[in-house]
Amino acid sequence: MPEAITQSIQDYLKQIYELNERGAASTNDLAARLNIAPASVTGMLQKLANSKPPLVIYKKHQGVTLTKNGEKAALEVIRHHRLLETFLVSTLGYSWDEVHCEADKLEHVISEDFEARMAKALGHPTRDPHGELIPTAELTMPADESRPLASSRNAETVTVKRVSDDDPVLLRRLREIGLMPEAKITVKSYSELDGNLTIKVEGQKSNVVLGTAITSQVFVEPK
Amino acid sequence: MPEAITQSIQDYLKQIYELNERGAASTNDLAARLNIAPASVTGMLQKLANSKPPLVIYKKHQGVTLTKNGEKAALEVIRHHRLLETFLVSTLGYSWDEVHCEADKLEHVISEDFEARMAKALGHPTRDPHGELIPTAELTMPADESRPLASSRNAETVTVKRVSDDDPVLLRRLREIGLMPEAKITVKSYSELDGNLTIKVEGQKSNVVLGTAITSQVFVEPK
DNA sequence: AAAATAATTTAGTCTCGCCTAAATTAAGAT
DNA sequence: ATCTTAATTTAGGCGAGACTAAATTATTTT
Repeated sequence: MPEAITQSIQDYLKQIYELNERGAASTNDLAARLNIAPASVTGMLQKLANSKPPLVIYKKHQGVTLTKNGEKAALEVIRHHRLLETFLVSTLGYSWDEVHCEADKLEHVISEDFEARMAKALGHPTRDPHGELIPTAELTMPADESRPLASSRNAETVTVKRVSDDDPVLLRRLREIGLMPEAKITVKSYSELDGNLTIKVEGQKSNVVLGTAITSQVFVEPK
Repeated sequence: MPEAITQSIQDYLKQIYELNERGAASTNDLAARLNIAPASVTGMLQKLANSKPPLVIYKKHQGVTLTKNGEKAALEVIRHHRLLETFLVSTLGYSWDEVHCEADKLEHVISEDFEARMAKALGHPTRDPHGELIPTAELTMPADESRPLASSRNAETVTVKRVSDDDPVLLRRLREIGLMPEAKITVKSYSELDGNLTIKVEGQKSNVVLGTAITSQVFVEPK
């Protein structure tokens, strides 16, 4: 019988999944994300690599990757998290930037039944309030076609699909500007010098100028 | 600074609160309720009695009682639990008898904000789906005027206020009969011999005969 | 009142998941 | 190539919260 996937382990797997989107995850990065001493992370990774079945692939000094099993477990948690965020916003009037912490705690304790009921009640959504893709019930991650707003140039018109959700301050600013998922925007100009973009958000009065600190955190698709 | 009230501690306090309604709680009863070895319970009780501030009053071989602080902490958890049950039934279509386990896990992790939002969304209910009183936001427990249906006699007409919620089988049976909170019933007859009551539930076709196993778990108020 | 039984407590261990300090390995600069 | 620094791992420990087995204290029976 497989070993128990505790709350801590779920946290590790979730973070590894996210770091893996940009290559193998290093001990240090993981430690920083989890707010845990690097030495402790090493210990846990060794344990996860030796569990039956193994949840990660781990080679000394070379970072970690998830196994199929590890990935399934990670996607399960991520699905919980994103459905919860969607659910809290739609049924309890939470705002965009308030749901994150709550979902971080709840994601570990809800049952499969709870997950299924939420999905049904919400009409089986594919993205959460920040636009992050929600893994399917079968635990596969849909492909994301969107790219950073920062890569857009003059006269392009695009639709916001997703905004990075790890900085509450950024989220609040984005809401002020009206840069939320499904917002339509047109790029007015681009500055070679600082990478600033001047954009017009549909439905807003005036243009706004945004630095790359913001435009690299907003993801868009053509149209 | 007060010591942290962990999830386990919350479970202990909640159970002690419930046992205390019928006197001091014994080590053994607690152990049975928590599914923990009696020896482990002793250890935890000693710890809780010596924490600053103390959460329980504990004298060897004489059972435990909650201190004011312990009671507040218990009522907090109970409020969470009962609001959650109400919330799950009303927003996710859970039935009466399915919510218990889910609420048992969630009660420990939701924030005060979450609690407040639920209370507001539900219109500040005073009883949960089983009819249990919900502690107030100020953490006081309202008085319960109801008494066991078993104590009713011929020709009395009463309203169901509450049903015991710890046996799923009982709950399902009660739902079949229509014996849910706010149901109106009239006592048709009482048997000295076995304590059986014959009752008529308003809106139901025929009379039912119930033994004390059931009638002692259903609580009613006059009218 | 003594013996038998039941309830409770003590003592000693275990696993988890974290920590710090020290040792090691890898990588980058000169 | 060597030296320095940064990243990582090893070793040893700690607190929480559980367990078992054995000892003790209460209670009940005879």
